[in-house]
Amino acid sequence: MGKVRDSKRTQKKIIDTAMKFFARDGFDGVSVDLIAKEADINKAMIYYYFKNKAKLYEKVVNSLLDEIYEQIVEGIKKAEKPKDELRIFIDTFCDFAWNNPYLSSLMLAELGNGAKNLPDDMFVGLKQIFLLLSDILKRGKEKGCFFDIEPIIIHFMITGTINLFISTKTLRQRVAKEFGADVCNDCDERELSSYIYKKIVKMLKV
Amino acid sequence: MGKVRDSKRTQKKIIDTAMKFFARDGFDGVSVDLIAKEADINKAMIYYYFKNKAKLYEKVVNSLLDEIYEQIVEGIKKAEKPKDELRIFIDTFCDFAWNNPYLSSLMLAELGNGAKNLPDDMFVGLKQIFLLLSDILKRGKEKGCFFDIEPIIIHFMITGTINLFISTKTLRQRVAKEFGADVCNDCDERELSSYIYKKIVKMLKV
DNA sequence: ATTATAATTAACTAAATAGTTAGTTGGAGA
DNA sequence: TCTCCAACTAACTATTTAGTTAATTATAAT
Repeated sequence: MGKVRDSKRTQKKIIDTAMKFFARDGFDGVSVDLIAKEADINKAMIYYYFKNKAKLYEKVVNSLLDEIYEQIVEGIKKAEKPKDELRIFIDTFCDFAWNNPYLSSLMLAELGNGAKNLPDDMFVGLKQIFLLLSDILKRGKEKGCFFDIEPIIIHFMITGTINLFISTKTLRQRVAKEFGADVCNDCDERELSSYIYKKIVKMLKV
Repeated sequence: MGKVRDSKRTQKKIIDTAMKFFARDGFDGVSVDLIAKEADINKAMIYYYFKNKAKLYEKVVNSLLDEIYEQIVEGIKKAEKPKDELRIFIDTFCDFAWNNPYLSSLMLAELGNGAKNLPDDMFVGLKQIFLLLSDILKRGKEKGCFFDIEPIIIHFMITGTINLFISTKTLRQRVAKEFGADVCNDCDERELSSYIYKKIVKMLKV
């Protein structure tokens, strides 16, 4: 029976369930009752651990943003040239988003509405990832391997493309099925990130 | 006084108001009561003209997608080479999104959640725009001016970047203010579309 | 002027919602 | 074994929600 008390496990169950439903239905599209029911915990536990729905959402998004940020930082350490850093940035972002598909939905949702009700440290999370890429591009420019750079646009080109590709998976399957259009349904994450890297590098050449 | 009866005007008021709030708060984030109040009409009129909330949302998104599709098709007629068509596609999309900022939010929201509850003709609207670009790229490939093309990825690169740039306007202002980062806040729509066009063409060269 | 009907309204319902509260239980340490 | 507190529960509240209904107007055509 699940009568064992384990606050860490309870909190994890809440966060994992919330992540799943917030990604699919958005902040307003999910009820706290549903999260509690699906996580198989008492609703009051959500208020006990997270104070309110907004704070739970914040926690969910932050834990994703922190994790991906850490992974990219860790990966970049091994790189020598700016091009390698860029490659790792794209690969890591793609890999993480691929294996945590909720991230893409949540990022698009947040950016899409202009992050209207974004709490401060979520803002920081998004900004950190941007500054990471921004620095890579700047170093590349100084070393003469990247040219004519608008960091924020390049950032949207990379992360936006990956997020859209991942979050439209079922949509793309439907387009392929009903219209026979080629929408890269057999692409795996490696092919996606390779293609984007190749194209971005070409785009940044002299 | 506004006691004059005018069904067209009433419907327009409803659609315009709904567009504004759906874009800002998402489908689930807006109540029908609020739309009615802000549009200054009786709530029952919404059900009278649009049947239910979902159908109103559908109408709102469709009217935007149809309009931009028509504008692009119209523009492309004047083009001769695939490169001109691409230029017009990007310019028109950018121009329309710039002047109808609700489009970007709504597209990101729809694509972000995998268009889970997308009605059929909204699906058609999104698909049509993609096929338009897809055809341009295909023609360019046949004529030997575009190479190594994955249409759906290029599509996300163009439209995703534009949508994100536009819908993050206030967010970017905040980043600039608080961190002095360069996030293209003084870019106008012309500069944005020129930069994207220039970069995409370079990316598609041999 | 009468009629028919399209446009509009106020008041309503039933269900769902975020958040609260007062009380209960399991288990670690004394 | 007792105590105490963190972990947990059931039942509740007040509000908001999508959608309905029956009655009322304005207006265009006869």
